[in-house]
Amino acid sequence: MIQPRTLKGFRDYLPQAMLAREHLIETARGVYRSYGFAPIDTPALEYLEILAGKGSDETDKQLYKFTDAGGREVGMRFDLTVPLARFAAQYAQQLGLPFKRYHIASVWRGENTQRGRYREFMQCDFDTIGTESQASDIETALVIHDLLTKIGFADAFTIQVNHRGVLNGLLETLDLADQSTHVLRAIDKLAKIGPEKVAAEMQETAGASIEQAGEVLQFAALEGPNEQVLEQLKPMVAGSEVGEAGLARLEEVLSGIAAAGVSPERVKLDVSIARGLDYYTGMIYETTLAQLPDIGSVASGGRYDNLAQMFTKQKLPGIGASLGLDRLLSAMEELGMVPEVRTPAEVFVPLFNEELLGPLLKLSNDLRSAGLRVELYNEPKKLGKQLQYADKRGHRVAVIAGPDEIEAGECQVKNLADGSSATVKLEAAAGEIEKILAGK
RNA sequence: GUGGCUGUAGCUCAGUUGGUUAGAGCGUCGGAUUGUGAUUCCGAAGGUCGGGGGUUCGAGACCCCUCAGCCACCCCA
Repeated sequence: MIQPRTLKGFRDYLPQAMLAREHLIETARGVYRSYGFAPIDTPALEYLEILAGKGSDETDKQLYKFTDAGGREVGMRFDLTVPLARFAAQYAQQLGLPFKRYHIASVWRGENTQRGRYREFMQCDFDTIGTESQASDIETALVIHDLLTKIGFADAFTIQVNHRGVLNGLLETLDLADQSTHVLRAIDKLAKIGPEKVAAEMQETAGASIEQAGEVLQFAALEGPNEQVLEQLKPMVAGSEVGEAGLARLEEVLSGIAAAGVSPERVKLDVSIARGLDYYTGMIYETTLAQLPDIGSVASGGRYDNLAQMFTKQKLPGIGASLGLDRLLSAMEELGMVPEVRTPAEVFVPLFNEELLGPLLKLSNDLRSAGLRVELYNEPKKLGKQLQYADKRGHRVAVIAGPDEIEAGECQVKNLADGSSATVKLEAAAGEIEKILAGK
């Protein structure tokens, strides 16, 4: 016998997990579409040269690669951004710009596993490419805002925004511009490891002096209402072209988000967020949950100057972000937001005996025609057993129709949550069920 | 990739200084005069003690290797 098992970092999803997962994905899809983002898909496998050398050395190490039967060097995609770059370079002419797309798909990274970190996981990206407009910057935040709201976090999250130009402007004035990657990476850890360690890291990896590190930390510590922070930033980046431009854009974006009707409490200018990725050049976004700030960002992204420079001479600026599906799911699990349901069908129809199979198939189909999801039990077991099954699965309503009811053209509609039931004409069953599902 | 912790039934865990036939709760399945679950009672099935090797008269307990999970670093979703 072969032992049934899955590879390290790869997972199976049971119905309960998968229902929650699909619900999240459908919500994300709905939000993306509501802004006009169109779906695309790309192959899981790409020529190795497309994927290799795109991220850091780190991503190269994590890349799953092999030689296929035709002798081609191929790799499995490790994110959705590189495939998008290739895709955009290849189809920019026929797509037209700006191009807004979403892409929900699995990616693979051969890195060491940890809680919430797997070798196969799903990304839910949305990007707008071919424009540097403030509108696209603002919309990115609005999409994130809608995502979290629709998923059920209402007012319990904060979108932190920042602008790489402001960070780089400061580094310019401090004469640390050529070390920006190291400095930003260090700043990104501020919340996690504290100012002393960040200062030490900056001195070590970026060769910053104690004074420079101090200035950076002082900058990163800026706090308060958005307007106030903006004011304080002005003198700090004065004289730096990128710094001033970044600050201006930040101001525009914040007021745009407010103009869209988003509560100002949801969006916070936080100069300490940097995002690890080198390729961000403009606005950057992170999202944390009020109840679980420690799990980190559940939706993040930013603007990049030139997405597809590896693949085309055409300049394709863009902005995008991604929903951290797995992280969000584990957060929701922790917060008890994942219902204990193992069936997608709200209605359960027990099978009394084989003689009634015909009428019950008909009844089930009529209910489906009325827009309900109905499971007809497949074996004529004892009613108690069948109801037990329905209860375990999380069906909400049972429609019980035995010989007596069928004879009278009736059925019993039973609310499985409280045990109450009502006997109604078969034609009225759907309406009765709707009443229960509506919660009254 | 580096370092640390862990691995006993489907799940959560007990298993005394190594000592005979490895236990519980939950879950699963079956039953309690065959039409009512979530809240009863009874019963049953289910374990290569992650896998392999070693030490020992004897290993679930000790040692080595390996696989997997968790945590930290790294990086990131």
